[in-house]
Amino acid sequence: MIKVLLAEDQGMMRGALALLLDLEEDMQVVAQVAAGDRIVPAALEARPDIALLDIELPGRSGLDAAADLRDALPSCKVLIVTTFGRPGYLRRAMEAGASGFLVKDGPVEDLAAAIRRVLAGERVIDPGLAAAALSAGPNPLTQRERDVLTAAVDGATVSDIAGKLHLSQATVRNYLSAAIGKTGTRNRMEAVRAARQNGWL
Amino acid sequence: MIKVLLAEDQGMMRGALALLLDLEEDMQVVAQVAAGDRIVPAALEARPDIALLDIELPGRSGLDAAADLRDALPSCKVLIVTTFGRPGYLRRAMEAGASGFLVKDGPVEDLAAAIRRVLAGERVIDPGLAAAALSAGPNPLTQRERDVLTAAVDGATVSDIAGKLHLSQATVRNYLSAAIGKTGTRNRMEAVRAARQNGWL
DNA sequence: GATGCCCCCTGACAAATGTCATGGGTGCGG
DNA sequence: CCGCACCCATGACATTTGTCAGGGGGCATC
Repeated sequence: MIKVLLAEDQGMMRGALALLLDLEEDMQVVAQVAAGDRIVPAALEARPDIALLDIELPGRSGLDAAADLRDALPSCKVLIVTTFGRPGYLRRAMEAGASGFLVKDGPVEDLAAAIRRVLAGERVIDPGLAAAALSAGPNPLTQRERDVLTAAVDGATVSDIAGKLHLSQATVRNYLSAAIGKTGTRNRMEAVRAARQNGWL
Repeated sequence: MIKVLLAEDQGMMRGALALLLDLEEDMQVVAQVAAGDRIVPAALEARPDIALLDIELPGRSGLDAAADLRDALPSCKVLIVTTFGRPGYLRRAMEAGASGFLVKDGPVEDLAAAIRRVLAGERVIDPGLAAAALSAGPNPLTQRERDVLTAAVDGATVSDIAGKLHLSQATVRNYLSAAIGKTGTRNRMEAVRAARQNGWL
């Protein structure tokens, strides 16, 4: 019997997937969590064979949680299940030790199949996405550039960002300018979009 | 037997919900579509009793499709099922003649229950959301202000927007300024966020 | 120990953005 | 007919943003 942990913040999605997996003869959902920081505790409690993790979760990113889980419960495989097939996400997932990366676009049947393949020792990755991740190259942004961009996502002004990060305004503008340059965009807003698109934030 | 049409772009979600609803004794998913402009044709073909519509769909918004469906197949009830419980969405859904508005956050059990309540003639609406929709008031933005804001979402410059909408640059800036004023924000980016948050776009 | 990369800052300049006052044209309801 | 709201436009202004050319300090690597 395959014991599954399910981490997904959308209640309806979580419930539907749990129900669906429980229908499989050889699978059983032994834990369900809605927040990223509940993953490791729940896993230590329930000892699943595989963890299905969404990326964008409240509390802690599924990618960070995957790395935590790798340390806390190495026997547990990780399969990332996400809405967004962003190159940077895939890359980070692999670095965090995930065994598979599935986008929620595909048919549901893929899910159980992917679980079985992962448990059989395979790596499950969308081939098109893998190509995109390779062609996109690694994240070109430095830590500080990411900080500044993430602080700029919801329309904060330069002085807002400077205040939040305890930086000079001129410095903030320099980082923004660098990020704009590296993303090949024309302004802050496009840079934020491009960085998010690639999973660089 | 309740015949259900399911419109949802995310394959995994769509499949899982379909499977789940088919498990109900008295329900049957008679049509599944992934794009908004497929809703009416599929409904005319399959003659469902109720249509479950996501809002943010490729092709045509679920809200617009709800209005179309109202004309094309008045016997079919509409239940909006969406990720985003935005006040403006709820308001528009009601204006489009929807009988219910469900957010995907809640437990799956709510879904079948909501379907039955809608078919029994009830209106199904999250009470907290209804309150938010009322307190937020109606959309204060004019058509043109919406156009300009939507054209500005992904970082387009003033001249980009002016070109796309065939307007003078000064005019675009006036509309943007008006939108910023009405949303009580400080710049274009915040205005876009606020307008989206409220479902005004 | 030189090189390179990142961090943080300054100052100055050009361009884009946001605001305001002002105008004319349309269509709608009182 | 008048008021009102919306549409589109202009010009002028202050502010913000993006760019460029610097300089200093830390840390790792060759």
